Amino acid sequence: MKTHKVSTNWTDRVSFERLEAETSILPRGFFGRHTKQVARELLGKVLVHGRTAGMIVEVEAYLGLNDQASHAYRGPKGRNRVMFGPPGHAYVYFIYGMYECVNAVTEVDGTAGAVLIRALEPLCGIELMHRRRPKARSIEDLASGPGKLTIALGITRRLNRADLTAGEFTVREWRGAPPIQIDVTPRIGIRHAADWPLRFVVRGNPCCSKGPTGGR
DNA sequence: CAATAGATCATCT
DNA sequence: GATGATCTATTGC
Repeated sequence: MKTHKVSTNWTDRVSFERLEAETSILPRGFFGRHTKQVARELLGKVLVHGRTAGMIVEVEAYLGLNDQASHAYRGPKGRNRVMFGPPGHAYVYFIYGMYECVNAVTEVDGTAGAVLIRALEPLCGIELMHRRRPKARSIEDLASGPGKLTIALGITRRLNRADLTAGEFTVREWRGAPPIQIDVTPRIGIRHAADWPLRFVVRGNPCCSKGPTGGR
């Protein structure tokens, strides 16, 4: 008997066990550098939460007091304080009454900076991601945007300020990973400093976000 | 394909 | 009271 429906293959690209065995957690020193440099180098790394994980394929750099698009622009107060704190922690904020976005805090303690993780290529825990985002029609759609990936990985404000260098919420790198081809563009969805080239994507990766009008 | 509206709330004016 | 580091469904070509 033939089925009428073509179904996507939601199986993992790699087992969680192999991912753990073949990657190392990024140390705090990785994050405690200039935000732009950290952003570029986060491409190709792996964001892990619990038993779900994906390769980072799209990021944006948000600077400190000189970047009008950054939450840190008006100085340390309220939710943005974590951006001025020690590097290697998560900054998770709630936006548009519905979504959460996750950043990695950069720069040395006392200086503001963060990298917004905008898209992942799912690697493991894919069935769980699909259960969390049942509307996704393909693996490429599961985590192809800042609001999508937090849902897929189960990241909420509960993880704001979490230490990304230990525990079950980490950023990892493949040992001996090959270099990545990077495209640079303006950041998406902002009004101020809208032409600054601070968005970085893995060239040609199908999991990157589509942007407001479907293009890039 | 492109454009637009609606959802829904923390934060700021 | 308005805006926002978004996503989805719907409408229109």
